Amino acid sequence: MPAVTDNGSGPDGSAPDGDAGKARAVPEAAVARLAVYLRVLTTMAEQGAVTVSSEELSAAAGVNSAKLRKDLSYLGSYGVRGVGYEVGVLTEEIERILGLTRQHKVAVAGIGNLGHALANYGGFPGRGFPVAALFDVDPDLIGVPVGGIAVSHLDDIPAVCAERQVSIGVIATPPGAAQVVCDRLVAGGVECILNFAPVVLHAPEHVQVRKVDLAVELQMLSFHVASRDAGNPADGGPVSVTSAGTGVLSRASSNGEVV
Amino acid sequence: MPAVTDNGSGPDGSAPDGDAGKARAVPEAAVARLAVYLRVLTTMAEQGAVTVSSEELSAAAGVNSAKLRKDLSYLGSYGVRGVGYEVGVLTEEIERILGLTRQHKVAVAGIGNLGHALANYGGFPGRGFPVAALFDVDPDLIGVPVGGIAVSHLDDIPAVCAERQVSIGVIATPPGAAQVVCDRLVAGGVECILNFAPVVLHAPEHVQVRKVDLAVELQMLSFHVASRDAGNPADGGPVSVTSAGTGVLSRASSNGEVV
DNA sequence: AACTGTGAACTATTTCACAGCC
DNA sequence: GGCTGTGAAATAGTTCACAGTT
Repeated sequence: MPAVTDNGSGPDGSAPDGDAGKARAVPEAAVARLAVYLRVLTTMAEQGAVTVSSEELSAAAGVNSAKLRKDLSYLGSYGVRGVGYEVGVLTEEIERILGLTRQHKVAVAGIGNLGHALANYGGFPGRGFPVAALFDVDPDLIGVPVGGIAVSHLDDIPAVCAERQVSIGVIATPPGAAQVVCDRLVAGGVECILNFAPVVLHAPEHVQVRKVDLAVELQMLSFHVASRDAGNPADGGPVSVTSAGTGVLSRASSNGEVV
Repeated sequence: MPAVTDNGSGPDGSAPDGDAGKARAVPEAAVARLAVYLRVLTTMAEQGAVTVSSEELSAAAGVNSAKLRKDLSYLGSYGVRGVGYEVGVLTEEIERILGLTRQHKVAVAGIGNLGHALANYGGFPGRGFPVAALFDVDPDLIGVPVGGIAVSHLDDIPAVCAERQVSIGVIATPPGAAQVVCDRLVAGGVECILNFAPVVLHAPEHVQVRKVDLAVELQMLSFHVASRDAGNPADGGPVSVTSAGTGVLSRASSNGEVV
């Protein structure tokens, strides 16, 4: 029962989800895009936009307008026919559906290059994801503040996470340590895990696991180059322009670099 | 015509791809998984495995066996009925289809926290992706070697990339600089781009663009937590356990941390 | 006249289930 | 008997195209 497995909705394709209330089930693919729309909307709001049409917003988000409208329709009807969407309203609705109205404390395990970068990032995407705990095994690091938070030992993950009410665990350890760290995060009560380690994690079903894998990304790019060079003139078939559906870090350091 | 847009195969759904030769068109989703199988196979080979069944391999990769077999069938028929797959053969075939038989030189633009981590990583996933150039705007960084390679100025991207035959550009700059950097990478002849900056990039169609977005990942996790807490008892509907389909960094630093 | 919301058609992806081979 | 390869069925996701609203 690995959580990483894409076991759809389980064996039963049932669950007619008689959702009486608001939003109907939002497809996974749409959720990823909603996060992108949110970012675009924020930018637009900063530039003083009050309303947007599906055409404008979709262009800025790099999707087609029908898809955008369909995605937004999962939230309910917040647009005005003949006019468009109110930037403020849409922003709020997306934040609501994405659960951004509450804080999600983040713990980062593995303070190597990447972990360090994440820790220094101090406070993920536009508030809402404060880094609350850091973990490593290196004795030289324990107790040292990184990005304002003292590093604790990996052994203390369960206790510290429970105490600080961490809800998201980020694994940036080497592959060998990832599963143990995962288990401890789960023991500490985290609700979801973002895994940067190149291993398939096994976690209980109630824990959401997502992974970010640089090797996979590069190899997918390699595949596209290869399939263009190879046989068929155009790589055009089922495979072409892609988007990982995942995004990136958001603020600049003193040097103006990401993370 | 933004390359990041998931504009399928373009307006024409045609291209019956009369692939005479080997592999039939490999679906995008399968490509991502092939990279994972490859990693698992490598691990198994190290442990002395000579053959694997679809059951074993799929379990280790966190997918179901039917999916694995279907994925492998895109490569051709390299299994033996009643027996399984030869680890060595399968490894080679996957490497071939992913285009890992040739080197892909990588350039990293934006030597901030993340860029630094990537540069130090020195040589991405199991050879095949050597870092050949680094770029930044910071005068204090220009000329300084990071992970063995001197940092060049962003202005020199086209020249340096062309000269060093870079085929993959990694963007780790702040969002504001990303599009310019992208344009320069394209001018320098890179064939694909991995974008860590939280912006929608516009690139010519022949350039593959993939993005990795931490904000999106976190917000997707947030969504799942929210939808569990909220209305419906189980989050079960169409949305449940997920995998970004992307993976991670691969080697450990002296401290044993990823990247 | 401009623009949203959405059923219906289409395409992609996953899963089933079983024929065929060792 | 165990296991692969794959059509066919089921499910998920995208795009069309147009009715409905302001």
